[in-house]
Amino acid sequence: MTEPERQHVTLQDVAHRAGVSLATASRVLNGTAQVRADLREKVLAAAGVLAYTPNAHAQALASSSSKVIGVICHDVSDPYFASVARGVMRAASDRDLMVMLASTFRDPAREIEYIATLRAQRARAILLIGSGFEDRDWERSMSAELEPYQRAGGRVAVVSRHRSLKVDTVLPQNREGAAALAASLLELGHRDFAVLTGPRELTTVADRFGGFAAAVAEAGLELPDSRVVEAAFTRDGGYAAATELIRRGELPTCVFAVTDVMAIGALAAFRDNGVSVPDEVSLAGFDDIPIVRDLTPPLTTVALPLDLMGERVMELAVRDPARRSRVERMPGEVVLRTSTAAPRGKR
Amino acid sequence: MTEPERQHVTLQDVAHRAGVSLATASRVLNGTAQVRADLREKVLAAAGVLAYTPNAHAQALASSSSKVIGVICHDVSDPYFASVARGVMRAASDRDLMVMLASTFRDPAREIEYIATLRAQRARAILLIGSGFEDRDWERSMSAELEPYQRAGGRVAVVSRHRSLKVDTVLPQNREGAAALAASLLELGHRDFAVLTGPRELTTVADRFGGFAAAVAEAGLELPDSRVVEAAFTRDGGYAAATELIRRGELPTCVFAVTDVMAIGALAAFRDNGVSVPDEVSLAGFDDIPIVRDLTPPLTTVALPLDLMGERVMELAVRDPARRSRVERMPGEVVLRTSTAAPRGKR
DNA sequence: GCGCTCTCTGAAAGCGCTTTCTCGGCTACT
DNA sequence: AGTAGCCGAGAAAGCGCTTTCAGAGAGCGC
Repeated sequence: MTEPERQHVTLQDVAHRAGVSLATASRVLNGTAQVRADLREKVLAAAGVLAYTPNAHAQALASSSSKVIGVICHDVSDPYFASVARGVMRAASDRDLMVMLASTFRDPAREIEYIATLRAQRARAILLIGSGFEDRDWERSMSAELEPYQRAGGRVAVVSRHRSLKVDTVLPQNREGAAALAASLLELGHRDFAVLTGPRELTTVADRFGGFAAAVAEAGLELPDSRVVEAAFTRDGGYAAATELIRRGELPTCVFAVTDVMAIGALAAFRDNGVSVPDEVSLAGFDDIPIVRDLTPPLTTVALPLDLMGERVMELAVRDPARRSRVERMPGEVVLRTSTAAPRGKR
Repeated sequence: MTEPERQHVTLQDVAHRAGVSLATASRVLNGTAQVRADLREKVLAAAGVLAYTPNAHAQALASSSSKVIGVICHDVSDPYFASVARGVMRAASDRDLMVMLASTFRDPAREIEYIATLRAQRARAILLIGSGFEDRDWERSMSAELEPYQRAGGRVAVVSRHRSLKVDTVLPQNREGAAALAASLLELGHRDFAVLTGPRELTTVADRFGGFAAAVAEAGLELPDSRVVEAAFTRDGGYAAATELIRRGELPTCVFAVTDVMAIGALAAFRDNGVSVPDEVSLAGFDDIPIVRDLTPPLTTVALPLDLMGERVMELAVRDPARRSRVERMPGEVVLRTSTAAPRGKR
């Protein structure tokens, strides 16, 4: 006969040991109401001796409220999400909340599934920190999950543009940032650009590409299709895109990768192909993830306050709901580093 | 008068709408038992129409089991943890489990606190993926939280050596890896080393430093105190340590940073001080986080299967408990890249 | 000294689900 | 035809907590 699995210590046990009622024990432990000092002591002592931990599920059920915040991203190991998640976790820690993090691995189905699970957990809020998709079906099923959740009092907040999701939003100024970057690059003397993009359905990609292209067009320049390469939204995607660009021959003087992560891949591709950055081609990214200043050469990019964005989206989610959805814009700041230089001819 | 906050849809509602009992509805939704086909249909239909989502707390309470796995790390934005966490999340996703991620920001108090919270959540397992401390007090309070949890059926698994925590462990071969690295470096011809370490109380630091120092000693060489610099376990710590080393004058021919993250900082410090790697000094790290192959020069390091470690620790935690704690060793493989070269004199 | 607030405590009713336990209605035997 | 044996459905008892709702004292004014 094996030793019986010792059960969890319950409030009941504590109350009994302290010689008080359940209600009193609960009140002491939560500080919900005044309790005579001697009883207080007894309860606290009993809880201590028994190493009591309240059952969060029972609490959640009885009080219909929980301390968990759900966060959905594409991949924690992507530095962009890691930084934003960091900000979220810091904010959560300050408010005594727990974060349930889900990685979708870029599978929309999994995203929907996770929302359902978070809904089941009665998470206090759900934070979507990945880019939105411009895709009707996806939007529909997304709303289908999110709406009942919100109607029941759940809060939703997002980072990046999620068309048709009427929720509080932390909105990086992707379009403006990309345009500002283009302006800086034009000022450096560049006239011939290429863009390495991710999937166009991602709003982030669309906005950054759009902003950049518009600024270039405004300067009276062309950005022919041959100068635009679409690839996966990853380091390897960036590598592949840059390689493709090289294969097409006749490099531009300046390449813009829509994210730093892709730029890192591009930089590697250029190095592997003996293309010197910035001597032969200038390279710029977007996000300013921590690592890019340590690359050789350090990467020119548009800095976004990633940590802060995480904190803010958390704040929006816990702040009492507004009548209309709020939008908090996050400006991107162009940071010129040495991965960009004046084009060869100009020097 | 504002519209009444619509309540959550409950199983009761579904059962009622389908004209069946609570029990039957539960059985249909969980597939726990045979239910007549027509009733099945009705229940499913009702659940669909009402957009029913079970209350996970109620489920957890009634069935005393939950689907959440708690993961505690120091900082999600550290690529090492991000990679391990990625593995954990993939494994969790395969098993239909949710991950609750907590960042301690290297504050031991917060670590203890998080364990308590996870205990309250009746998490199915708690995974500690940060290095352990060699510190009596810490160990004591850690055990104090973990033991009641385990007695009550909770599972605990860790990555890295946690002295005195008798739990399932995924153990990177830090000592052996560091020794192997030293051997490779010796073979390259180096005889004069320096080590950039993190806090010595961290078992990971102790093991890596110990392994490296032992291998160097075995070769009959000295590693004087002046060649050992301790700093924070971060990129900036690495930068500071390398700067200090330079300040001391007379560089060694080869520097070992106990983690890649510190090595990245060191590389930046060398660059900023005009010290060429590997021409003037060779530099090696440990972990093989994804980014290091994209540095200039690519970093020599000891590769650990980070993703896999995450998956494995998860597996250990969900596998039925063994009588004795299991230890799964993870070999580190020396990867020589161009941040190391034969010392100047030898060429 | 009596009634009247005021506090503080305990009893008990849920919160939404799972899971026995029961029992009605069948089929399958003898 | 009678009865043992099954299968599937419903009633009901919790799971561990919070929170109303009364009630018991204690303190107070008259």
